[in-house]
Amino acid sequence: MPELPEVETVRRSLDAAVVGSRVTRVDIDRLRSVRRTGPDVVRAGLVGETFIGTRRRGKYLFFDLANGNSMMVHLRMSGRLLLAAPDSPREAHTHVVLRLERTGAASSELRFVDPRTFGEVVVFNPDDDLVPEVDRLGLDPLVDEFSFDQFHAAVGGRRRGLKAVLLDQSVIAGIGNIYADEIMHRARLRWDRRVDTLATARLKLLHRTTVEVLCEAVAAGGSTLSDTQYVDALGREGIFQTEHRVYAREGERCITCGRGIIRRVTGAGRSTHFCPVCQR
DNA sequence: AAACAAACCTGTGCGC
DNA sequence: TGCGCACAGGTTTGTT
Repeated sequence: MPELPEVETVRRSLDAAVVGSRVTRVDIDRLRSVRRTGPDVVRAGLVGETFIGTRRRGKYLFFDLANGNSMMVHLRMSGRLLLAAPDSPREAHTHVVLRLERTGAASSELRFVDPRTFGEVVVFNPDDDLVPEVDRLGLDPLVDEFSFDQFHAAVGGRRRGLKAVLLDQSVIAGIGNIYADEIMHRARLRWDRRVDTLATARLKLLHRTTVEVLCEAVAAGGSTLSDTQYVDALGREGIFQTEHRVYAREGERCITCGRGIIRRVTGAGRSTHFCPVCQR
């Protein structure tokens, strides 16, 4: 489900309710969702503590606590974070629930819902090495300085296909299957184009396009596909799917060139959508 | 170094 | 209506 724009939209939609709130209770109904530390560490690390901020890096969400520890949430394929009233019914696959209290406001719940259970919740001390994968993340296009020079240093000259590079979280953090396809289409580059064959002008276009697509998607609240799996913490759907030019448009005529028919190919277990006319 | 497959799970949509 | 299969936004691990 969620790539950088969706994760960022979730973060923004829950920040105000979470920051300044104290956790008074934690319900854990699925051990797999807290598999990294087990339920006791999560409960003990959260109950009584107050959130002071939220952060995102790539597809990883962080909730910083006043005591210096943090909670990390990764939504993986099907995870959702929802804010809800404590007395509202919990939907299916609700695995972790944090009761939040703050002075002068009604209590609320932050709920981690995840049908496929690939996602996880971790509470950790920054001095520990509990989330080492975060240190291996590459540039975040919104969080880091993402100048062309930075981009060029990270991407340029790689002897790999373009899509593989865009999806590599250790190169650029946050791009997934949807936005990789949309970025490549807007940059008019094929998924299997070797990056080391791209001239500087093309790399500059790719750099600009990457920022544009991701920023527009964030502004649109992300992409909610036909299964409506993705919504933000307040249950709102995104609308960037209406701007998709290739993703889930196999067989349709290309909106950009008006000539190509969008194709879908499968490789390395993932599908890639592209226009055989505009993308070279 | 890079490409690929499989693994982790559940739900949905499709063809028959 | 039911069954079996393909497929799904991600990441890690192991194999060529």
